[in-house]
Amino acid sequence: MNNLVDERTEWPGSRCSVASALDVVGTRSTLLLMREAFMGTRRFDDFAERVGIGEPAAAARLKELVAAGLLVRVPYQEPGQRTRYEYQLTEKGTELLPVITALREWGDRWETGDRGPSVLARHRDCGATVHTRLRCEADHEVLAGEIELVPGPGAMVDA
Amino acid sequence: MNNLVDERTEWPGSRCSVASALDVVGTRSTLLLMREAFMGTRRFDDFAERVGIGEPAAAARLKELVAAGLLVRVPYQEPGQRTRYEYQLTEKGTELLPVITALREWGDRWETGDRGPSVLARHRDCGATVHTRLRCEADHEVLAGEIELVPGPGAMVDA
DNA sequence: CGGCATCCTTAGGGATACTG
DNA sequence: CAGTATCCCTAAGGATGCCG
Repeated sequence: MNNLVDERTEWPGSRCSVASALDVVGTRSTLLLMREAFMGTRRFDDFAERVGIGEPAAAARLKELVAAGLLVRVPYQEPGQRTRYEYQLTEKGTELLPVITALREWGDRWETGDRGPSVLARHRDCGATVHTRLRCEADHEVLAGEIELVPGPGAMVDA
Repeated sequence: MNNLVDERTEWPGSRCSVASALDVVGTRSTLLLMREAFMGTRRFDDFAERVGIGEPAAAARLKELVAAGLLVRVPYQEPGQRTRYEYQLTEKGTELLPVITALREWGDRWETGDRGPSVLARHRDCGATVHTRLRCEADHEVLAGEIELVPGPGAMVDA
């Protein structure tokens, strides 16, 4: 009888980690802000401008991302300047990279094939481009078509 | 000058395949409908119920997904019944699985840790659970923290 | 520079009722 | 079963202006 569950994930069959993730990063601008964070953006105005949203929207989304623990608002002070704040990725935020990468690869393949890829992910150690791969625990490389999704232990598809 | 680009991706720095992908699957319900499709759901009422949205919303999102080519509406006829339609994944839709998988894994790790995973992805051939992995072209396994995102050839971050 | 306050528009989505 | 029609509410987001 878990009645502490977020109301938005309470529907039968929707108590799902995909839904939970989307409660946090389920909007376009939220994911674009995270993309920007991965690209090294740290300052408020840069976020707003590079994502292409207004300051009020940027402020609201950034606040949500901080509240959810994907970003931290870190004070810093340049000599002779007053204290300012920048937004830094947390571990929780950093681990969202596979989602961004998967979206980027899908967009490259199916939506923006004519123009080249707009963002590249590089392995810092060796400089090579990074891709998302599906791999099973038996260590097979897996194609999307070879997978079936099934309810897991936390599914609660009882309605 | 390419003036055929979707208006929503026209902003400086946002002509990005992540943004293009999010133009198609940028809402919560859209991605949940795709999750359902991967779980084998085919019929309209099942989509609406299992995603937890009303029929009007389901109809609107499904129509968009069909228009975008992620699903196809396929007629079928059971003997003695009138013609009905079901929604099937296309290749374009199927290739969205890494996005869903990455979201699921992130949600499992950071949002629903106490309950078990609600959906499992299984490799059909061997039954083993499937995970998203980042891998570079030099064939290294890559952690999220070892990556830097950089603008690519189609970036247009000129503003 | 880094926001917040205000006002407005639009898109997503719930509820209900109705049709083929 | 598979939707459509209607009405209404809320959240996302643009525009403008203010403020520390």
